[in-house]
Amino acid sequence: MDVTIYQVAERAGVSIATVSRALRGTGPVSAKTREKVLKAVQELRFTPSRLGVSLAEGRHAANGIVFPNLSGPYYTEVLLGYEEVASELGRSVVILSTKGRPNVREAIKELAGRVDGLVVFGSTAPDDLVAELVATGMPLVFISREPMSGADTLRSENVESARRLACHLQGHGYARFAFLGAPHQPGDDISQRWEGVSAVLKDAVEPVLTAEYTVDSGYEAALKLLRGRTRPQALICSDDEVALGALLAAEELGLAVPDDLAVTGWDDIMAARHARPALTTIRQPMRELGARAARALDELIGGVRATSAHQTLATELVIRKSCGEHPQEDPK
Amino acid sequence: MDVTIYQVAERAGVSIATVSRALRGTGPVSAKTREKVLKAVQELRFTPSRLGVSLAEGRHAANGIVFPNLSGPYYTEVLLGYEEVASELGRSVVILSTKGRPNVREAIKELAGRVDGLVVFGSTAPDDLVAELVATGMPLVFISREPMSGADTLRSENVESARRLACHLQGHGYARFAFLGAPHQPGDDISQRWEGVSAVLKDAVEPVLTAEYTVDSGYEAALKLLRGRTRPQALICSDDEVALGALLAAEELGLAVPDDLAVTGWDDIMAARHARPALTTIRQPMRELGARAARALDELIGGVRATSAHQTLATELVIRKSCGEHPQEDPK
DNA sequence: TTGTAAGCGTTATCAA
DNA sequence: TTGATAACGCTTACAA
Repeated sequence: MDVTIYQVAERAGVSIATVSRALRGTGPVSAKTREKVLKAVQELRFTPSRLGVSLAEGRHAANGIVFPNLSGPYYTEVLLGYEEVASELGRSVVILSTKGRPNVREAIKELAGRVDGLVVFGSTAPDDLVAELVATGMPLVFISREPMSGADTLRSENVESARRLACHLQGHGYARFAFLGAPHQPGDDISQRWEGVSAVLKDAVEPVLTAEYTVDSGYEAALKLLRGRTRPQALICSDDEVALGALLAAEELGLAVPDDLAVTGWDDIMAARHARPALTTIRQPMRELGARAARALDELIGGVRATSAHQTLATELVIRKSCGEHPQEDPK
Repeated sequence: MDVTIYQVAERAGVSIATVSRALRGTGPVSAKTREKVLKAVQELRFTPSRLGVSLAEGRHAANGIVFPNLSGPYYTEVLLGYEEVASELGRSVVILSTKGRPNVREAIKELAGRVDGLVVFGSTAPDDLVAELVATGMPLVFISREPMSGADTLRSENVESARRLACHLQGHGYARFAFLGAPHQPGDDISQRWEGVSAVLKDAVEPVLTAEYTVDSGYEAALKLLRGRTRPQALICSDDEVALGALLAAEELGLAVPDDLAVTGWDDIMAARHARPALTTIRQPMRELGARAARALDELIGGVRATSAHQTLATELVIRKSCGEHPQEDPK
């Protein structure tokens, strides 16, 4: 159906080898011959079949990325950075969302079969699958997973950021805290955030679980918590979406933020800036995470590096209104 | 490097044809033979090469999607719906973002070479490229582009929604309007929104251009506009991000929304709900758009349909606080 | 400078 | 029920 290299060769009156050479610039071709080939290519609107090229070259020229889901700004921002750099490097991006999928293992393996390397968010692949992938020699970059051998890992700093945030809140004079959106899985970002927060706040902070890390879950859990007997003075939320849910709950209960209750988030998604009060949060470089993942993967695929690398990116405490008054900011 | 069907065949003591049959269940295989084959497959950890399979089957089992950029919730929500359905249908998703890319044509063609069909956001592909793609017979679904033959199109309703919104604002008693984020391209969503709004509001509404449809652009343009001599009473923004920018500008100028100025958005992204005042907006079914695109594409690829289909999805006017007081809602 | 032919890893037809 | 073998569309030694 599609035009093949044979048809081009025939039309140009040369062999397919010559067509290939003329098109890729590999090997010598006389100006005259090149002319003929190019002409035939134009007339026939020939585009080499990706499948044929890949099979012969032994590479896909494509990267995969596996994330739990695409809803919420965090993963999409990372994806944005990833796609941008991957395409600069001449590689297509194949995506896979595991959320709500019955056969994650199969899906990840299937994906692995169509790409030269994979970026995987820590929470999406079970340990044994990870081991299996590593064993195949597939280039792998994990985001927000504990460093391991045989694959790169990459994440934003959490523990120290959490400490800074906790100290800042202590500076406001709060004494009773809750950490909304407590960790479910050891080793992930949330766990590290809790680790840092609880190291500073000790028994003054209580972990509170949410069903998921979403606005709705945050709302539900906050509602329940804030109706309770001993309301905390500050709510440290495990991410911005949970915090937005908490803000909604506070409003519904008639609690003024930050006067009656301080609230903080994590990530600095777009809505954090536009919420009222604007959310104090810890900004993590989401796009940069994606961009670096793409570059790391490229190195792995290219075989530039022998050993695996483990990067941690710096974050920034973004102080806005939701954590309390900052007199120095309002000189009036 | 990887295990091939030949090695499996050898180990099982059968031919590659038999291995293929045993694995795919096509053609008869004795129980005994199947046993042997499966055993060899297990031991060797054989997975059929995607490239080999695709080449032989003549299909990629993958879909592409082309969007202008991945920042901002609109495209990612559509992508979410698309990926979900595509993967249900057994197709991988290859993404391509055209933003900031020098060679869009090449990139789209390259993408077309790795997939069985393409979803394209209207604004990303120039007309002649579209014609070229259609000519190749590639299954194509356009989102928010004028209906055409040779491809499906799909979009959310705009004109009538815009009318409803304009009427609602008139009901508030406003008389001077601005449409912030005026259209740049004929035929796109923004153009249709402007069409509906201006049909109702006539000379009472003035179109105001923004550089892009982003928070920053909206902020810049709104700042300039609101500082002007004759400030409008209501700002109808072409999408939520522009509206969020306008909200920021109003705040900076000390204008109370909605008392001094009404503001509305479009799309109903997450931040619209959390902004204060919460944004009155028109919700469009972004995920559904993606989901339908995936299904339409699947029909096209499967050859189920002869003619091309053109769908328009219904929207919903979401009235919140930013457009003015609604006494009936606050019975107190 | 050009052509022949051997892969690359499958599927599927046709005999046996 | 099984096995040869011809596609599928390209790249790239190796010869000429």
